[in-house]
Amino acid sequence: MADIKMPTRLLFLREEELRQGIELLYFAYRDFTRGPDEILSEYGFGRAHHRVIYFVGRHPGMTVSDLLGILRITKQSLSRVLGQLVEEGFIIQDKGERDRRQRLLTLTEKGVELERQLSQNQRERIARAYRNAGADAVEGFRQVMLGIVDEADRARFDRPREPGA
Amino acid sequence: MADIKMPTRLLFLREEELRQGIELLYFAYRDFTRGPDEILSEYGFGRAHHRVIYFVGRHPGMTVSDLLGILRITKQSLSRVLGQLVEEGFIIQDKGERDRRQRLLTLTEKGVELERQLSQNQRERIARAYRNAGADAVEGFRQVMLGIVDEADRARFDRPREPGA
DNA sequence: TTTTTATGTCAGCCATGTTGACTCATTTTC
DNA sequence: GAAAATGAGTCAACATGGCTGACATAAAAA
Repeated sequence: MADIKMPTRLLFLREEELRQGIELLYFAYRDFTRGPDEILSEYGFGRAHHRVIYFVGRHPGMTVSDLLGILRITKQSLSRVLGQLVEEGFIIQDKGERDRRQRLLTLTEKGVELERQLSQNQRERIARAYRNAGADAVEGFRQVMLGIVDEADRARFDRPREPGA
Repeated sequence: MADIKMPTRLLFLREEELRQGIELLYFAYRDFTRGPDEILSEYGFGRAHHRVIYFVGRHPGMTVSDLLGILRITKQSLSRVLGQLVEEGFIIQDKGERDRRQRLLTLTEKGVELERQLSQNQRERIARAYRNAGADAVEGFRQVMLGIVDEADRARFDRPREPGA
């Protein structure tokens, strides 16, 4: 449908624009993860541990299924890293009250501290990019990124409300 | 510096905004890579092969060093996947004319076809997101993403010029 | 001529994904 | 109340793709 009477130079621009989009995602992600990776290696942890710590910090009391749904990995893969994090005292598991089969996950103080250390690096990087680009650009960024995310997960990004507002 | 007389609710909004930024990157990247991953597995390839095919397609005749610089992995890691791609006829290596130590990398026809198949999925995803968000949003997306990328690599995203313009 | 550079190679390690099979406790359904 | 479904965990084996270290070769640069 895009090739109905479109001059070659416009096709070229479009192709180039889309490829730059692909590469922005690749380079941004590559650079975005390097900071935390370095910190993690001091603890003998990897990126998988970071993801677990991040999302448990973000959703205290979440279940193992919730976490599996976000990470989209198998429970066997998760269990390895989660087990280590529990073992080493970064996360605690409590039986659910409503459903006692569930294991509700929460960061310990130690876990909270590591989480902050890890995400601080990323928050700073994002903050700098937002500040330099300006509010309108940030809104555009949000919209495009939301469009790239699978429809099923977009609801996670509903507008935040002020606490008590 | 951000904590000079800033009301709690604004701090909360800022924190929430930054965390959403972190998560947009995580979810977008996760979903962006799944399509190609499925195609690749039919060939017995992985994401690493995709990256090599992509960048060689993007920069025909690039050297091994160039590629290592982009991927930021060791030559031993690269050699595994690159070797397979050469072996199976997706990439050819030619000695450099100016410097005969170099191996200049180019996609074969077969390689070009696989590259298109792989990136088509991603181009479509980006195109849809761009279309739905609109031109201004795309510009904002570009600016923010560029701010996230390490300064050293931003020059890769200089504005494209029309061929022959 | 010596040194440096671009590339390749062998060997082994680690992190993190996968599948498949099975257990256990608890909740839900009939 | 018995049977089925669900949430979670475990063991074993395997694949991918990072890593380090040591060494080899050809060509360019000093």
